[in-house]
Amino acid sequence: MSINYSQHFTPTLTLYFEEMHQVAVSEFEFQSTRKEFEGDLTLVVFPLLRQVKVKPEVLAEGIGNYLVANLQIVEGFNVVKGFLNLVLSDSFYIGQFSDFYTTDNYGHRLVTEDSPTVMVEFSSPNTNKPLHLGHIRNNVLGYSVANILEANGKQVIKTQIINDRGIHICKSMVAWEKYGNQETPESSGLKGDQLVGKYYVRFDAEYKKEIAVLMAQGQPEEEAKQNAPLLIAAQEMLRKWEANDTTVVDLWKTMNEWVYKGFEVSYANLGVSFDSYYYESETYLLGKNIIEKGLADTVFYKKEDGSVWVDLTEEGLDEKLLLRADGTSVYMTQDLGTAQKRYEDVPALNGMVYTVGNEQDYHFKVLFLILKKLGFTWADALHHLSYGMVDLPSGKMKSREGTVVDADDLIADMIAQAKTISEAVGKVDSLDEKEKNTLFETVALGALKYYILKVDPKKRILFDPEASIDFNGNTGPFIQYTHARIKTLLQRAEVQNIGSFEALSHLDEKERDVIKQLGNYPEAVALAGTQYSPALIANYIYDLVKSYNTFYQNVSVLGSDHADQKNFRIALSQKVAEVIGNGCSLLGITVPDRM
RNA sequence: GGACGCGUAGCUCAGCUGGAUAGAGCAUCUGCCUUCUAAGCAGACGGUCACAGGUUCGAAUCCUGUCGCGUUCACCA
Repeated sequence: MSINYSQHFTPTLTLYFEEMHQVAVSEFEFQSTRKEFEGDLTLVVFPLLRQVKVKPEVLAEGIGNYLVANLQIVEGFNVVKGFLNLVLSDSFYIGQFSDFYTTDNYGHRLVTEDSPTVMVEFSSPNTNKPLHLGHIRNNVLGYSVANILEANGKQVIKTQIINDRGIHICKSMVAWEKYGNQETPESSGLKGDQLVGKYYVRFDAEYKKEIAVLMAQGQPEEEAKQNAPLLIAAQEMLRKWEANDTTVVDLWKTMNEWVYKGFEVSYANLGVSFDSYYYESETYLLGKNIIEKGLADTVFYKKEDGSVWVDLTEEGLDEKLLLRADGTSVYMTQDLGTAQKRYEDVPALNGMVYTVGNEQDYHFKVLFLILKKLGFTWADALHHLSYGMVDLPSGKMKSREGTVVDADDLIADMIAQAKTISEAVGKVDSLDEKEKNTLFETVALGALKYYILKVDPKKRILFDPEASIDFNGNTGPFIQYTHARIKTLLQRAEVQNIGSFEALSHLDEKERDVIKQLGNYPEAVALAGTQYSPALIANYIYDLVKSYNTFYQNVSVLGSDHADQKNFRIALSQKVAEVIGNGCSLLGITVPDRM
């Protein structure tokens, strides 16, 4: 359901009920008529029977007659049980299309300085390992939601919180000092994040060896794990870092810089970007003032050992620790502080979206609840964009078992695949080397992103590397292909006087279908804006592409004899291309003009 | 054990606030390229919507229970 039918029908229908039945009715349920029946639009009369006590067929018949007599756009009707199928005039659809056609960025809302501001957090990596497949889902989702919010008329700030501190970072640092021989990204030729990741893995390997040695000497496993010299070194380094030790802090800064440079390359490859950054090294001490406030307001309480807790048992949750006995903060404390800081940094902020995996559903539930209990009015505008895990056919991704799919590797593989397939099809021969490479990249990323985004975020995805780069069916490349085809077609078309279709008297069924699908698009944007679902956009675009392909295959666009008909079809193609382009850009997918 | 999420065709997924005979793609078959890109189109095959109750004119959709899978309930992040 699509085109805003109710604005055309509601006034007349309301009038009908006033005149004929003396009741006030303002809500009507429409749906597109199923293919098997004649008509374009169906009014479901069952819900109306509560107001008017007659048989459904009788009521439908009465409404049908009234509409034909009083609404020009209704040409005829038929009644099947409680369904009133209306046949709408071609002029209605032509008028509808003229509206779409003359509206730039159809379906999008304007963003001005007065528009509400929303912060979207995504990616949020650790600085000790490269991005993996899970991050790709996160990035692609977060970025897409940011775009969709913007299309819905919001000012969007894309941000991330980088986990750049803690014992795990120190592990990489210790390993690099001990085994690294002063290796740098330049000297090794490795991307910075890959280099640091390598030492994180190395730490784990060496640590395990040390444990084995200690156990061989007779220590129990638990003890050995704590006594291994490497771990002690890492803990020592963390203490020094917290004490602001210059050498340690310098090394930390250097290695983090490597990682950030590496991430930037990955982000560029993925086609995502950020407007601001938060670093945990700067936020991990925040939130203590909130604890004070919460204690003062008796929202929190202190245990005998000095630790601070919140009791959420009334809300059906547990008790939650907010501050350790030694006064140091925990994850929750930081997140409370960071949320508050963001509202201080951007006073005009109207909401935040956290793109974080669903294993943290509970955490965010608690976080939002605490903020509400503390009386922050903005706490109602926080949203956790929760998404399911990405599984491989072999099972879960586990970094320790080396079954993680590295983001950079995956993208490279996809590009290679795109190249193989494209060359096999043999359509790229006319392009030069540079154009070809751009195309392979565009297609590979389109395939990857679409494959991930078309699935409901909250569902887990089974990622089959073989099947992911499918070029047929409901896939990114299929959509890109259609766009490219329209573009080359338009290049050959000679257009005159587009925008005036008044002399058009007849639309064929396939043209209507395309117009109806175009009408779906803004609804997808609006719905997705409230529910944060790029999957909806993806599926609407796919429907549009499908119906356009049918139209394209069965109707000759250039060869129509009627000048008006020809111009109309060219205009239709232009609009479809524009909507595909707009829709794909919401998903972060680029559409090529040629392929 | 408590909480949350998921369960739709052989496979991967749609199905919006309940509406007509539950839809796509992949896979398998059948047609269609001298004419604008066949990475396409048309058609066939394929379903007890996990199961059982309930709500009502009407349930894949809402409610309850059961089963299966997953996540989570850390002084980790």
